[in-house]
Amino acid sequence: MDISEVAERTGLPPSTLRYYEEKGLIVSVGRRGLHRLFDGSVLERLALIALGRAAGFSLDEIKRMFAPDGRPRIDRAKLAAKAEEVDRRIRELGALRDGLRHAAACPAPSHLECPTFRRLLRAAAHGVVKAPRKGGPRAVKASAPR
Amino acid sequence: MDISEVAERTGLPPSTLRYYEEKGLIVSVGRRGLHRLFDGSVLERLALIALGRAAGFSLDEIKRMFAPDGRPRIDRAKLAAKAEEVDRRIRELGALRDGLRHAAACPAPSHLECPTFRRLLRAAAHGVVKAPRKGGPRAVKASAPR
DNA sequence: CTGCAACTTCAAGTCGACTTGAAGTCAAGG
DNA sequence: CCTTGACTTCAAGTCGACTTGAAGTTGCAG
Repeated sequence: MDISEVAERTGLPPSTLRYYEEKGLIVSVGRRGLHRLFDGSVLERLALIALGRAAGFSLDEIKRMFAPDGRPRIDRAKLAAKAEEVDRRIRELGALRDGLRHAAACPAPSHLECPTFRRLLRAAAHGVVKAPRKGGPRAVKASAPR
Repeated sequence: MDISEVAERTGLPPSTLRYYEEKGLIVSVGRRGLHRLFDGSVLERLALIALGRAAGFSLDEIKRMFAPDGRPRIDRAKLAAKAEEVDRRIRELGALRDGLRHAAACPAPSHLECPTFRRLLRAAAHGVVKAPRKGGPRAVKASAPR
């Protein structure tokens, strides 16, 4: 498989694949001339990477989840911890969604006069606005699948 | 109130407050010498901004939610749309959490041999569960809305 | 009146995950 | 053989929300 086939089958642009290789997240099995060659296993690897990203791991963290030989060494405790983290996030977002819905439907003339909105406001003001960089789900620019 | 008092009462560093003023998100009521002076209303304004950030709006979007006179003009349709967006994300994260939990508890010798994990992997590969977007919703203290 | 912590401005730097552009190489179809 | 378009490398740019640093000013305790 050349890079464009991998790109096509994963929806990732070639630039991302080169970037991932440069970072050591994937490996090419060789070259045909200058052109990289990949084998099928890279697809599974990329699926694992996609999963890690979805779970909120950084590329560096994901990299550490692969043994030097390329086999995934996924720590069950780490998965459980991430599941808990995701669960906490779900509950936060649930509160946020409910607040937004109420505010959207609220009949008060101004949101500032709506008690529910004011409560939401207070929660936000005191809410933990932690840097997304730290422990939380990572931000990623959503690139359109091709 | 000088900038450090606002900083103290909101938990935001002075640099952020200056940045917000520069962006036109907040206004100072005057100066004492060079030093900015704020009045109490800035606290409510900053709470609104915090809420907007928590809901996943960008600073530019938030800015547009204030009328030139400073009063919030919150678009109910926009709130409802954001609520839907948050809700969708919640459902994605729910699937992710369940998958992670299963994988953490799965007795298969390797995750790659676990059917549930493989299913999760496929979902991630096809973008069913996506990595959180840049500027996505931030954490807010969860509390039961009423 | 003096010292200095705390403020000020402005430019530039940071962070992660990529993308883009320039310039060069090359495999394969005609 | 020649063209061409897909590949290559490497450096630099992008995005958002700030932070940091340098250099200068100032309110106020002592």
